[in-house]
Amino acid sequence: MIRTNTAFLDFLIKNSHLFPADSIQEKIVESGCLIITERSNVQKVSIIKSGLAKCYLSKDDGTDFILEFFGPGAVVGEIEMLFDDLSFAAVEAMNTLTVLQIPRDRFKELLTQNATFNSHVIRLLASKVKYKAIRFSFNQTHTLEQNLAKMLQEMPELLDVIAKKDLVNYLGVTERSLNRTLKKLKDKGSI
Amino acid sequence: MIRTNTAFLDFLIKNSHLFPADSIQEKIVESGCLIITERSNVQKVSIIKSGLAKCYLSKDDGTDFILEFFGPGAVVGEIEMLFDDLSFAAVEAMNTLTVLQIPRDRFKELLTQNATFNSHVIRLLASKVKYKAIRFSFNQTHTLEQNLAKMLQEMPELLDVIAKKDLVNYLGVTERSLNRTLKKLKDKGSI
DNA sequence: CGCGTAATTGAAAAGTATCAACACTGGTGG
DNA sequence: CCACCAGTGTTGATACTTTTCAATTACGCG
Repeated sequence: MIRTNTAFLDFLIKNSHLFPADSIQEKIVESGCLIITERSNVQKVSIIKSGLAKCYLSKDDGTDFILEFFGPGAVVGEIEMLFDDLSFAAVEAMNTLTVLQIPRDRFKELLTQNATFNSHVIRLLASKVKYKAIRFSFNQTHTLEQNLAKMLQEMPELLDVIAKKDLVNYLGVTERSLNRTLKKLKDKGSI
Repeated sequence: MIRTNTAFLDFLIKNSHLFPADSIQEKIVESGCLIITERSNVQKVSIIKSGLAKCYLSKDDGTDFILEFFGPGAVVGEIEMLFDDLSFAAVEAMNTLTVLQIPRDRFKELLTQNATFNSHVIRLLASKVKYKAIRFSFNQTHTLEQNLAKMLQEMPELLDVIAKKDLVNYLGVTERSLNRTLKKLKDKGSI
């Protein structure tokens, strides 16, 4: 459930010659800070080198719906950049992050000039489509209990890594429901 | 809610020189036939020229979850092809379809050799990501009544175009709930 | 120890699923 | 022409799940 992409990260690190003179920058982002804000211009594509971030859409009522959790190698801002459009989601550091940032123009340049880079970006987009399709399908067609059980099975340390509030926004339920279901799973002994 | 992409369709039609000797084929697909079946090898990328199709994931219990409705210009099979992986969803004609089909090898060739083609594919993937994110976020965080009201507002002829069974699988609810909510909307006069 | 804040729980209301009963439709055969 | 039937679509009743919101408990800290 935490999206990573070490292949792309490795590629960037091993091909530093593609980024002369500050065309890639390493940056520290403190927990709680936004890498991308909603409905803003995105000037840089960011790749998470270490740490954990959440990507979310704000709802009218002030609460958020978390689309994905991003770990090492995850790329953010590329969609907005490809459309020359305002961002449609926000990305926020959940702990201290190190990110690599590529300015919009250099990113576009590389996309047309470097075949490997291009192919990485295409596969990364395709993987986002596929992952989203599978995840949302499962989410919508299973009960909270089934969803939680699956997540805990794949990632037993889930509750230590991700705050309940975030989990709730990721699953699209209320905190009350999460608590009740967690208790039920405990009673059943599956947790 | 019906995904289209006339820009890409136009591009293909206007650039027929890119497809010599049967490297693109027009095909008629009868209603109910599958363009892509689940967990199969995808050998061709298909672009819908006319008609309507649904893309879905089958659940364990035999029911489906519809990810998208595809109209003219929609591209299917490109994700599987990019990964050299089995298909993760099925695509089925909802009425008689005409599709353009590009064999896997030619598609990959064009991706590396034709910059415009490449850029179309990238933007098409990016748009799938963005669309899915926004749709699922809304779906999960609103009631059926809100979802239906929004869909009917955007597309008043909805119920004539899409069968209730499909609508139900798209929204991830039961037919009973759809009926009740439709009636409620009628009583309210919003439909 | 007491206070403020955050996290958890209980109870009632709202939303949705399940399943069976009922209605509608278009044949088919008497 | 009508009674019957099968298939399909709709509704009612009930159970279950989730939300809402207030009450309670737990926790950190002066």
